[in-house]
Amino acid sequence: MARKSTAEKADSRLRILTAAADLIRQNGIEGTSVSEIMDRAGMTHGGFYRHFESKGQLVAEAISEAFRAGLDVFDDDAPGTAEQADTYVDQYLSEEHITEPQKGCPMPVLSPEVARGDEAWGEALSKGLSTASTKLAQGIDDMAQREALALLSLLVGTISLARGVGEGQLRNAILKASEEQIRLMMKK
Amino acid sequence: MARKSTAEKADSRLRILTAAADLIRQNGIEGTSVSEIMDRAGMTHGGFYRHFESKGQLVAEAISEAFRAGLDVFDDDAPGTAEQADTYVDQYLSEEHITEPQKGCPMPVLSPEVARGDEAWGEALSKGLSTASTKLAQGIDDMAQREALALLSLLVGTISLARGVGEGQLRNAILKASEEQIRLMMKK
DNA sequence: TGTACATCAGTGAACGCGCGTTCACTGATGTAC
DNA sequence: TGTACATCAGTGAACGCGCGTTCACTGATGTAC
Repeated sequence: MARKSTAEKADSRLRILTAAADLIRQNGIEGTSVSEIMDRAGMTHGGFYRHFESKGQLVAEAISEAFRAGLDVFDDDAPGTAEQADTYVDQYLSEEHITEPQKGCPMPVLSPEVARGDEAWGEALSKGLSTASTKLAQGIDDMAQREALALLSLLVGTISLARGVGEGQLRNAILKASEEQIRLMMKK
Repeated sequence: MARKSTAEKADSRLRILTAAADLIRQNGIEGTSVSEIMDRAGMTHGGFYRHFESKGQLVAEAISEAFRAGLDVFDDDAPGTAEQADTYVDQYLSEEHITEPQKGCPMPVLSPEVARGDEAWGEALSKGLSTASTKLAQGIDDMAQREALALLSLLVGTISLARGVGEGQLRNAILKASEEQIRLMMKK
């Protein structure tokens, strides 16, 4: 195949990035191959290295991309509102979020692999978590950024466990328990 | 090598199991190979299948084994006490628990892989989580099992994120935030 | 604006490597008499 | 209790396979004049 235009190249890069962001949330980082990503992006695996230095570098960018998608309830350049914070939390604990990780928050799926991986991965995670806690703290009355971090820890742990135990009573109990606790934390 | 005695075989099996429990908590399930496990157990990889049907079956048992180790603060056949509950929570949020996952709770490391894996893995996780919440609810005054599930979700999310973001201010902030929140939940 | 040519996006075969699992083999253990 | 032999725990080579990465090649794109 012949050379593509500069605009087409930028488009290819974005397709690779979003394919990676989806696949690593669905199957994990180790569980996602470069070939699989390129396949979903509509190319063959050989062209990958025209866009990224390595799988590791792509993953770092894909984590940021996944956060961008996961935080789209909030405005980039305006403080978080109460309505946005409510929507974020509701979506976070929704059934859809449990069953479709590829569209959701990267933290519950990727944290363990990020902890063992490149430093750049940890930085991407840190940045996403900071943004999330800032927006939440802005949106919720009387909530300090520190409290927002506890709220996010609870959200992440809840989804992580709810997915891990599989469908059933225990999952429902976990969700109910967290919802109650979060109501306390948000209303004060 | 020649045949080993029945007692030696049981010993080998236990060595494989504990090696696996440690390694999967350290490097994840996909990140741990059968050879690596057998190596740590002091054998070569070929003998593995005299003890387990597959890597998947071993992992299911190793998850249970990891819970056994992670819940050793509690007595098997007595209700949890207040002191045990305090110790459990303190150890859970300790620096050692963050930096040495191979000795700690399997939930923050393994939940995402368990969610994508064999049903038997999810059952092992469910059983461990149920035990933990029961013991905690027994130990903490006025805490229902459901509240204990929220407490555990918070603990799991906190360690997961603290490990993921790496050393630094953000990690400290996460820990401080959760400690405060947990104090509220436990004291009422 | 038109031409000549260097650049390079994407292809697909190939690389070395480690994975989970299988298998022929060994010799001490367990058992039937 | 002693003997003959079947069992099987553990070894190490081998299996097919998919991984991340490299590379020679193609021809349209971008650029220098």
